[in-house]
Amino acid sequence: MSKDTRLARVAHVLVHMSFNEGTATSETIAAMLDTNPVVVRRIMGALREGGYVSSERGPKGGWQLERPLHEITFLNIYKAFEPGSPFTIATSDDHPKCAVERSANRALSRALSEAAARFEQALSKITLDQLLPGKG
Amino acid sequence: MSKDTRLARVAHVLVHMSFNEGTATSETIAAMLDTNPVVVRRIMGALREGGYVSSERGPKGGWQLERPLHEITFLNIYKAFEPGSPFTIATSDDHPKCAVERSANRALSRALSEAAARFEQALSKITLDQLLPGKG
DNA sequence: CGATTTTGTCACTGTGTCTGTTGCGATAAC
DNA sequence: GTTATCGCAACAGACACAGTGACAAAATCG
Repeated sequence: MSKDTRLARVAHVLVHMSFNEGTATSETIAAMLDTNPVVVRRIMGALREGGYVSSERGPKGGWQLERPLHEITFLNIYKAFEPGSPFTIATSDDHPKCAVERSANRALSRALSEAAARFEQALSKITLDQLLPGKG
Repeated sequence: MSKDTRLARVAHVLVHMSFNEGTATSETIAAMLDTNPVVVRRIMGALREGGYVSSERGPKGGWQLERPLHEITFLNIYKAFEPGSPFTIATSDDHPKCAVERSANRALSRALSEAAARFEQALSKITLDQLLPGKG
């Protein structure tokens, strides 16, 4: 299944942006990630909605960090992407009236919810400043 | 992302099979799941490897439960499918030598592992007999 | 104003996995 | 030998992120 690597990539980028103090263009960031400026704009655009970065158009434009690293968690980034379930596993709704299927779905949903809660809890404890060299 | 509904579907099927005591053909099971016999064979084939069901060819053939419901957990079924990571989220390995990327990957991997462990722990507590009507 | 830089956005293709389907071979009962 | 059934290969479909090209919008600078 194709994997979503946006969280790891954007975390990487934001830390590097904090080094350079100033604006970074999509082109520059794309070079850092071995990818395309459009991909960068898509990813960074989601973060802008959350107020973590801002963008300016035109010459001298680009992307800028709006918050210090210690105020941004992996959970913040994760939520900014408005993800659906982070799981490849899902319930099946072929027979909504079948008591057995409903039980099975209920049990599976509970397991998925518990795991998702654990995931978000773990993400909430990771701040970007923890990724600075010499801290991890 | 396309979702994997095999766990929920096969749990559903196994419980129904326990009602009927005897063999069920792929055709019959497919009708129960609103799907195709080939899909059923693919899913059930994985379970056969784990010894949870057996199959017979020819007339009077079909699928049969090999273990009582209380001896089969969701975790057993899940593992039978030899899944990779159950997450749509993954680390990014564009710059293996970058200390920041490595930190980010390490942090993310830890969060994913914790969540996966929680998921499997939850699945291990669900036995198929808990899905019987009047028990869930 | 006009040229240049840069983001914003659309449209399309590529990729990987589960699902759905068809076709055919293998096996067992009768 | 006919029939029922699994086994398996091959292919198309759906879906979500990644990658790419094209062009519009906006801001700077001369």
